Amino acid sequence: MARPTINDIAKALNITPSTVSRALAGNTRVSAATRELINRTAAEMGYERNLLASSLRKGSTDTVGMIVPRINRQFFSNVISGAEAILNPAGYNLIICQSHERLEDEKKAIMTLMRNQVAGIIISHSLEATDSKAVADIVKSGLVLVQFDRAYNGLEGISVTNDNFAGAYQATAHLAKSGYKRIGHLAGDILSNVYTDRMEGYKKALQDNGMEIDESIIYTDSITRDKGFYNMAKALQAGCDALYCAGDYAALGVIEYARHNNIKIPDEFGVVGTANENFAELLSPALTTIEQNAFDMGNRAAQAFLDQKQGKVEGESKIVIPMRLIVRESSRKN
Amino acid sequence: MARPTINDIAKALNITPSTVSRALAGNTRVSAATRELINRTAAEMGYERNLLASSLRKGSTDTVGMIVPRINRQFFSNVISGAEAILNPAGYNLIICQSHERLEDEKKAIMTLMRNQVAGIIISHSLEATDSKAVADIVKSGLVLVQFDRAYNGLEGISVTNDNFAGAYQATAHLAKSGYKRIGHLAGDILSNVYTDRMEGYKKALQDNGMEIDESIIYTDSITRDKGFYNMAKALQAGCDALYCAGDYAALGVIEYARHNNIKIPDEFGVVGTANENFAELLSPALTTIEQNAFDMGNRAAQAFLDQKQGKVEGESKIVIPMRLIVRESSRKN
DNA sequence: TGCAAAAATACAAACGTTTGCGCAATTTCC
DNA sequence: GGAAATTGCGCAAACGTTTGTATTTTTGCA
Repeated sequence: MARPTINDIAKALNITPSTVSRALAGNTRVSAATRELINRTAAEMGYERNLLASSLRKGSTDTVGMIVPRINRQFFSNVISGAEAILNPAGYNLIICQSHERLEDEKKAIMTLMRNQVAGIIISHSLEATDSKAVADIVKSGLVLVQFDRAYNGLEGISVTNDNFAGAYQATAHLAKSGYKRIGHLAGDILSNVYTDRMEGYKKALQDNGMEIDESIIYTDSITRDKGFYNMAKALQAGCDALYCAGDYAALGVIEYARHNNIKIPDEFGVVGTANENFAELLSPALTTIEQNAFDMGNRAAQAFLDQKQGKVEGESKIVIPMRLIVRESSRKN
Repeated sequence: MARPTINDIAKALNITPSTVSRALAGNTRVSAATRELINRTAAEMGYERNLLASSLRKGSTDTVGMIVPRINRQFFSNVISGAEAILNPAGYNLIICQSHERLEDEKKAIMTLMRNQVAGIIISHSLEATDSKAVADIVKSGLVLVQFDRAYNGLEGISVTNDNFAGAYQATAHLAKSGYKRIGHLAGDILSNVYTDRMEGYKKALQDNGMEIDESIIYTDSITRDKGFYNMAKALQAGCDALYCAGDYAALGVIEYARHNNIKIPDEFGVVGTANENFAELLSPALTTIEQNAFDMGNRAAQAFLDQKQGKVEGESKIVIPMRLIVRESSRKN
């Protein structure tokens, strides 16, 4: 027999499928004796519950969908691990989709997950995504929605984000206190809450340290290695002696440019990144950066899902996680 | 209405669900006119097919399960992306599970996937996994099985692995040709085909280059950063002037030990890693390593699934992918 | 106009579970 | 000892699709 069903078990024991179903669910309306018997024969026959049928009948699944831009980013894969660590013990499992930073793929992923009747969706938006219609549909159809890292405002459900403002503030203030005089900023996409918050934190820190904000040394859309390399050249021409980078990859580009052009980091130039990618500590000089606790964020997002599922939280709610500055060589001016 | 079904559409148009079903499937047995009408109203009502019901009825799903030890390893997340790139266009989607290198979790993942009635399972075994019983059950219950990277022999289905033997051979031969005289080996778990193959390649290269195999400078279970650091000390005591490492993390440990102890790489000591992790090129000195084309491996594994699904391949079959040596500073003795 | 063939749609069962209800048989209680 | 409560299980419908077969409608042609 390919895959035994409860009907097969029922026939074998000359009882009805309903009793088998109840027994397997541990229902006490079935006597302990028959329950034991049923469980034993189920095991013998190699029975595995068909979750499709079960979920269809019950009208709900134990699967939650997670949509991330890319899973091969340290940050996202750690968030996933963090979420799994909460969800699996709670009896849920995760199906993961990538949006590849494309709006269309994000929408497709949402559709796929909804068609698969997931219990909820945990999402970090693609950078391309600017309209929240598709995401609003999630909520409208009764699904639990949790947004993390990159989140829209005004949507029902919980969002879990880093305190990007405070993180960037710390990073920039640290550069200022270390004695750098003209601090530029390699920013990200200004449509994303993540990067606007970091820029605001950067600006506030400048002001609080008696420096003026100079828009000409703020380079937007600059979170890749190439852009970091490229804009480092510009920043130097503009007289900068430090850069706060909204991403570690950009900071990597900065360090590489400095190396190629024999600019001494940290003595002549200071640089701080964001994210604490796994290579940050391995660079020479090691990169000062702000840690976003990805695993913790995954934990929180998963917990937020569970809380909403149990009706503990309603409406819009925001969780903000602090970021931690890790000081390494790249900003230690002596 | 929460989620419209084909029955709702049928009622609205005063036709039967079966016609609706066929129309949505594009069946020409329903007239073009009504097909168009049905599609339009379905869109208007925001209908989404319930895949649970559909799969239950059809007896098959469009989901394939993938089990990896850890998704936050560059290698595995790239394999996943590679598999997705083939599977999604083919109408399948992927559900990903982590085994955390634990046999128990691997078994659990297999169960979960089977209960979810996936069409097939693509797996790379956890290091702890040594018995193939659970995996054999996959095949027994009629599922398509594809193993990649870490694969068992003797199982029906396709396996896709790197040519670890040839890769390690190249790496070791390169060290020998570069003038290093006593080349040790940081090996991995000797129960895994991956690491035994690499060790064999290492040994063969030594022989072919007129060096003798000295088991005392082969350090097994040594693929972490810490172990690399630790065993580098031992290798130095044993008079080695080079190490071929079965993993980049171990090589990283080696480089760090050298840096801390003022040993010049590559002049005094040569090191080659395996995997080309993203940090490999960023180290100082940049790490010579063997690239395992993860994305390609994902492609092949996915294609192997499709081929089996279509009955193009039967029985046991093996695909071996060549590895490419990337020479960087860490082995360039002058 | 009539009739067979073809086209379009309807009917009903099935996929494997779960679950409200019903009905005996057994136990409990006063 | 008899009514009431409890226990243990069966019956049958339902979840939303799909699909083989039956039925109705349309078409083509003589």
